[in-house]
Amino acid sequence: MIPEPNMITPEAWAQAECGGTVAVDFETFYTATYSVAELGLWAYCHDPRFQAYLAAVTDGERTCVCAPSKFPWATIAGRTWVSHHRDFDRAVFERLQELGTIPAASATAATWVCSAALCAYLQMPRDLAGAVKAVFGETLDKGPRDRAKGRHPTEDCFLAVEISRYAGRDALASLALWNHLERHWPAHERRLFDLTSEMGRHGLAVDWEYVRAKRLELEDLAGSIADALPWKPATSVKQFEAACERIGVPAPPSTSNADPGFARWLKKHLDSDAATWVRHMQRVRSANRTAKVLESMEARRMPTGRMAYELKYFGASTGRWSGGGGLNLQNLNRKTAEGVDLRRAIIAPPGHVLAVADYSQIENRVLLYLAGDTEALALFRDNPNADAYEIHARRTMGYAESESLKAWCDRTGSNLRQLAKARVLGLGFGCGWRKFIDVARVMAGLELGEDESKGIVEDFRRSNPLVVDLWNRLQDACAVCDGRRYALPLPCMQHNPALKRFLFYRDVVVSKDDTTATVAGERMHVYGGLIAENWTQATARDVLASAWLRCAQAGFVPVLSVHDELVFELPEASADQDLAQIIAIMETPVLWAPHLPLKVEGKLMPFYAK
DNA sequence: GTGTAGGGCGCG
DNA sequence: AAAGCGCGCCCTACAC
Repeated sequence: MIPEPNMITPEAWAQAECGGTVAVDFETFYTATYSVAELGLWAYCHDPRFQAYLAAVTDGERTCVCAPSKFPWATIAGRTWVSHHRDFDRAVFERLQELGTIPAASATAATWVCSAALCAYLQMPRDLAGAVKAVFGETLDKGPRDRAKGRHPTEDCFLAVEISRYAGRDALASLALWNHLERHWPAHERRLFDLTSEMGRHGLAVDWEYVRAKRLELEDLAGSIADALPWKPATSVKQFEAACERIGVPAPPSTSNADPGFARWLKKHLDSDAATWVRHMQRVRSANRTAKVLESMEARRMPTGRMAYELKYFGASTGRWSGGGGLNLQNLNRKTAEGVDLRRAIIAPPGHVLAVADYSQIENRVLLYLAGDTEALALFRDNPNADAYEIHARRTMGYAESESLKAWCDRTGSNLRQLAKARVLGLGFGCGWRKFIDVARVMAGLELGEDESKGIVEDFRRSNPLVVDLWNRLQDACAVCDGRRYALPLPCMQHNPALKRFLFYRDVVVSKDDTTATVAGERMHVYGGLIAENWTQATARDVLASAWLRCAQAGFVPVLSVHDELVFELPEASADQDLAQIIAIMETPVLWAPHLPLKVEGKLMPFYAK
């Protein structure tokens, strides 16, 4: 399917007539310490070490691979360009124009599209070789690129020839993928991809003094705590276990603060040196992590004072965006850690405030919607300010007081609301009693015994038959696809069947008491609760995506998006009205789920916070 | 030195 | 009957 490249010189390319879409692929110098992962796209391309040594361009018939300065860019101006990881190639191209390597006026694409984002949307492997394998069944050798790492092929003829063929072949593969699959990528998803890129390129305003001061503080702190430990490196579990052995204390099953086994161990050995050591280790790890995030932010500082970042379109198989480019802005600590509030580093630019608008309990609402629990949804709709846990308690736990659940619990000392919270957050997707003991502890601070947990799980399933039906329906629908692919359409397809928006479970294998399938290239166990969770997450993603598009349409372009929230920079003068408008847009029911009640909470703040 | 697996720490 | 899920990055340990 992918032909061997018909390689021609830049001179021959300039002579030939060609039309249609062209693929563009740059090869650049990188090492372990100088890479996109280390610096992000912007800083990588603006580093003194930046060097783009090859450009590969193909229209499918002819392929030209040469130094970027040698290619006749004007011949492809105004056409559609495609790259596999467009944002990388576009960043390189624009930097080369800035540097004068490519004449600035000579060329721009009419549109520049991305075959990697397209593959991700169709839930195929994002990497070029993986996608080619999945779509065409062909194997691309990744060897030449690996051998090129850390070397300048311009100074190595043999390598240069090898890399040229490789670059030409990659460009052809990108073009082939694009041409083959392009019609399955809807226009509004392309727009979301573009909005994502623009958002990251625009970046965020950052309080750089705070970032620097806190990074130094944390580095000092981590260093001094580490010095108090009698081994190096301070966070070595192996060393810790050896030290435990020396003082005759059994090592914990885990040294993770979040691990239930660790909590049990700590209780037993509270007064030992080992307990002190392990808490030191945890503090060092936490401080190091936070310091690294701050360092990563500093590396992405642009001369404008803003920080560029990347968010990966369709990074999760459900369609959610994920972090990427070496700095993940979707997992910044919510709370202060070791005296540092990471979110506080992201600020509103002068004359502006940050607006953070997030959907309230979106996944819970979507689950009830998918399960067809119209009664519960009506309660959400008719009581827009109600507490989701209270609605659950009234619906399924027999709570019938006229006063709010929270007030009632505060007055009577009941833990009913905590229990409702644990049930809502933990039991909607098939969690069993064993796991629920941990889930209830982490999510609601409840300490449950075995029988108690069993009782709650049973009671939840008995009193939420529609949710359990949903699991079973999905499990059955998947099992029917034994030996082939299970394609679960998302609700937006009901409104527009032309959209190819499915969750795919490939190569389903049903055995006596087990179902497995391939998701995102990996074999995994599949069960009703899992499919329900995936379906819910994907649908909630589509709700946010719809809101994002409609906000942008109205002139409100977010500067950040985190799963169920959009963040905007609003001019101080109009912030109140703007936020009200944003909330109204986000709460407007989506076309394909008019009876899904949506609730948004919005806040105006001088800096980012939850 | 480079690549990778697993544990750990963060988020929705 | 049983099964929370979805991510990314850093660090250590270890194979090559």
